[in-house]
Amino acid sequence: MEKEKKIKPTKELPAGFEDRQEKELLIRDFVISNIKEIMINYGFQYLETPSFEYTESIGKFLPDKDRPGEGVFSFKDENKWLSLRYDLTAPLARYVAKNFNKIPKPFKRYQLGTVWRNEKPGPGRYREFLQFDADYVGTKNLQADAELCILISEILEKCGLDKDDYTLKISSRKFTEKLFEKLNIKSKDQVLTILRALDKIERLGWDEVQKLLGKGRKDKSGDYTKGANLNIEQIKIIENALKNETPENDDVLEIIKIFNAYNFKNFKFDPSVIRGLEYYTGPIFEVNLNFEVKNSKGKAIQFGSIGGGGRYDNLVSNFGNLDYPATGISIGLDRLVFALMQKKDFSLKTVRPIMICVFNKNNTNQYIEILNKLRKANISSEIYPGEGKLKKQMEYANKIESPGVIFYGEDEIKKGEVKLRNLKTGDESSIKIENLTNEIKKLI
RNA sequence: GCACGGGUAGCUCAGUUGGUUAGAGCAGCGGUUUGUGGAACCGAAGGUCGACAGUUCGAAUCUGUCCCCGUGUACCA
Repeated sequence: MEKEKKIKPTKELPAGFEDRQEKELLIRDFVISNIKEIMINYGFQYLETPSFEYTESIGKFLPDKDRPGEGVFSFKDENKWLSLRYDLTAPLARYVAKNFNKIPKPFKRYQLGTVWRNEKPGPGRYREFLQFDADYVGTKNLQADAELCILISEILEKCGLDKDDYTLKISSRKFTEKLFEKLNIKSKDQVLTILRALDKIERLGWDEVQKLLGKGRKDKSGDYTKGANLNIEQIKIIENALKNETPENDDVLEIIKIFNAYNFKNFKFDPSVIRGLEYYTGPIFEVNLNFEVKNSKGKAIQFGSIGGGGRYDNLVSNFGNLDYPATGISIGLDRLVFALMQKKDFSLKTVRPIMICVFNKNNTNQYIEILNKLRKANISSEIYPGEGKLKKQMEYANKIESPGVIFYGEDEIKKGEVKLRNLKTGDESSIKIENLTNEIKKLI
């Protein structure tokens, strides 16, 4: 043994994984309880599936490699690859295929769960995050699609967003299909490149996207992206098609008709909505926030969409011969919470305990007596959990934002009363023990 | 993946053209009246300067490789 070094374990977290503190968690709880209420209201069933699936079940099996594709966290278990789920839709398809004879048809379910993506994290983008997902499986009725849009709006507004804080955009895969016909483009590669370029309009603007449709584009850092090599006439055709504010597609028109029946108005037809590449087959939806979101250093960041979805009519059929249509929508809850935290008029009250100071350990029994009284009255409370002088105890109480501390030292015990100090005002008063809980309730 | 910028104390950062004992603020610890917090004072402590290799009499500082973080970009079911 030559150089036996003391190895300190790192305190850093893997990239894209975050500790989450109380404020964020409370807002998250608030969001989740709103979601549950609305989902019940809309008649959805609640479902949970495991974090791990067989890699092949969630569509990540690459037959020519012995390792699953990047993008998922995987490990090999007894010769079979397992992966952490990367969304809740793939597990739903698996669930439906597995339980096909049990479930009602159509099947409406919602799910809340953590998903993992093994990719480069960015501002507001993590590798572990909470997703909400609602789907209709087994119906081609576009009322399902329409209801999903209405429902997602209702969720956002119930969580405190105003109508103009977000934009719900709808389009359809049929729009781009038609466009490619018009352009006479058949190469699959070129189609994909064009779709990817169009997907960036929101972020980069038309001028930059135009470069991506043509030769290519150099970004701020000097990195170069190859374009789709369209000619000027073709780009012009796309530009004109995108300007078309009135949808021509049957499915979008139908959905808008249904929106009208629901008296739902807060949506926009936007043909530049692309989302995913091969997965969707019909109408697609996306929700973007309209207010600025900042990172931890106060810098405004590109926030992207907080949710979206669409119709995917052949996902379930991958598991067998079932031809089974579906449509779904999902929200990235952590991102929504992150944004909500920055809405200036948004705050949730956190409950902090009343603290009983420790003067003398011999009086612990008396302290506990008071503590029990408070806790029985449902008042969050604690005996100072550390060791040390009063000053230190006060500093602690201040740090945890306790609304008040109780002094119950020798003098007070003798008199049968306690001293209650309001930590916001600094006021202090002597109170008979019988009146204590009432006095404290006034203070919190 | 590609491009650019960073890794110095628990945290935020300073560190001149390479020069010997690497600095500050905050936090923490100990005091300043052993019963009173929300930026009071004093003191001590705290670092293989991201890792490894190289150049040099001498490296936090220069070179190379790697790792990690940030931002943009690409990919993204």
